[in-house]
Amino acid sequence: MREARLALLAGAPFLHGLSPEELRAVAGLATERTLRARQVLFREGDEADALFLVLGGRMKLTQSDSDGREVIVRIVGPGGLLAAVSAFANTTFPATAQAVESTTVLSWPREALPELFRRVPVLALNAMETLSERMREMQERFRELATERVTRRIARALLRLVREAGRRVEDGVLIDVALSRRDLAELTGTTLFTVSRVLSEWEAEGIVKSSRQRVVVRSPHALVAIAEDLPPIGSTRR
Amino acid sequence: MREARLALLAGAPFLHGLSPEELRAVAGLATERTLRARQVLFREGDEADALFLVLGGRMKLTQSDSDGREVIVRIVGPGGLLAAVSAFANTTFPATAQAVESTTVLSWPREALPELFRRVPVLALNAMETLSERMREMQERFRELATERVTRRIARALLRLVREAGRRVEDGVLIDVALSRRDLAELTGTTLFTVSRVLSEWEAEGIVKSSRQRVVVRSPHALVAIAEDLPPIGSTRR
DNA sequence: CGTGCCCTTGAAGATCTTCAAACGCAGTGG
DNA sequence: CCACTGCGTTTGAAGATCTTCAAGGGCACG
Repeated sequence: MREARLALLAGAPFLHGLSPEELRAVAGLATERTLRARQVLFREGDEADALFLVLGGRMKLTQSDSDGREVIVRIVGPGGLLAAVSAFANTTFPATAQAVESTTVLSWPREALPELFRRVPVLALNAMETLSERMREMQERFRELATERVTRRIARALLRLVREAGRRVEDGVLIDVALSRRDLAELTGTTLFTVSRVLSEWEAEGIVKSSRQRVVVRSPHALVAIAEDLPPIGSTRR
Repeated sequence: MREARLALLAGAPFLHGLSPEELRAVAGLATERTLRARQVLFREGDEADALFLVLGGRMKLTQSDSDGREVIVRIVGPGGLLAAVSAFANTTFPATAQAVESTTVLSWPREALPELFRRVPVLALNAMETLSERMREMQERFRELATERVTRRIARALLRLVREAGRRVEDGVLIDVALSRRDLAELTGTTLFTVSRVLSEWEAEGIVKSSRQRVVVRSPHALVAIAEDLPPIGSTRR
């Protein structure tokens, strides 16, 4: 069990390149915590006092504006870092972190980080790589939101989810996170109604099969065609 | 001249906290380059082989999708870092950097960075802080784009520009960068037509005064009211 | 077996884009 | 000096896309 755990940790990009001893030491400084589904780990605006690593389950990071409209900034699964920003800047959390399902996280208090980075410098590098990667993804989604139609954005979001949380099942790839239509809308910058309509349409075409908080992608290929605007056959031009 | 230059460098967040000797040494490893207006420094997808610091002038970072629609990811003025991502990750530039006006940049080749960070560790910290700050801004703009109407987004963009490139003039604050309606549209995720209409309307209300590639904000207060949706007087509710 | 949440679908309409046409200023070349 | 040309801008009109609101269905869970 303890060994399985170490293997899990070694798989996290943040802890990549650490020796088993280092791994044990770093893990030893962390606190483990399990959240129930829908439980909140931290809120946007709170003092960023810790760095988190997801061990199992999924967290969603959301921002909301003054009117209460929410946006999902990111969904983080096993091995993912949460609040990487707190590792380097002395600020507040830029988003709210909520468990989508039962989720276990490790946390390192902010004060412990400098010492940690001093003893295991590669950790700082790993965290920065994560941050860079994330920046890239955020920019990409920003561009999508600015230039693309809803349909394409939903296709892309599903493809990303397939990549990050896909599980092969009988009739396609199941997105193995319980996401409501509303969640998908908040991921893509639209409304739950539009998501519902688009999914219904795709269901009729045999591209996906969806039910309550569940989507199975039957034909990823078709989604790619929509995302990239490769007209499948007889599609109306832009 | 050389002294003025050092003072300029010391003002850049990236070089904050360095002693004059360190400053000289770090600057000594950099190459200076001046770009004409509209000249391209690097392109999205090129190998990220250097880190840049803007000394004078302004660069705009853009992404474009497969159809050629462009988005302005960021505008960087004096003291700002460019391609901070290349400092830590071994990848390609995530955006294209083009000079808005005549612009001077310092550049450090990627290979020189590890040595640089070893000798002056605070540089790495500074770069990360910049990256964190940027991440925060990007997330904020993402949320805006997802949840807010065009009018508000334009108001916010102008306010940001006032903060970053504002210069007091007789009748208000001039945004001291030559930005076309198209540029403003690409900053806010809309079309140049909509930007033009909104500016015309605001001009009629005395909030701004705009001409060719030029905007003077006469009443920042009114823009804040629009951005925050504090109904000024008799506004139609959302 | 009810109750609540999530989802679907329709209809109406707001917002924003698209396209077309024309203006005006700046710089160029005659 | 002036006309020419190009680019950035303005404005109108038409219409696509997406949101909003309302109503109802269905599945899961207590």
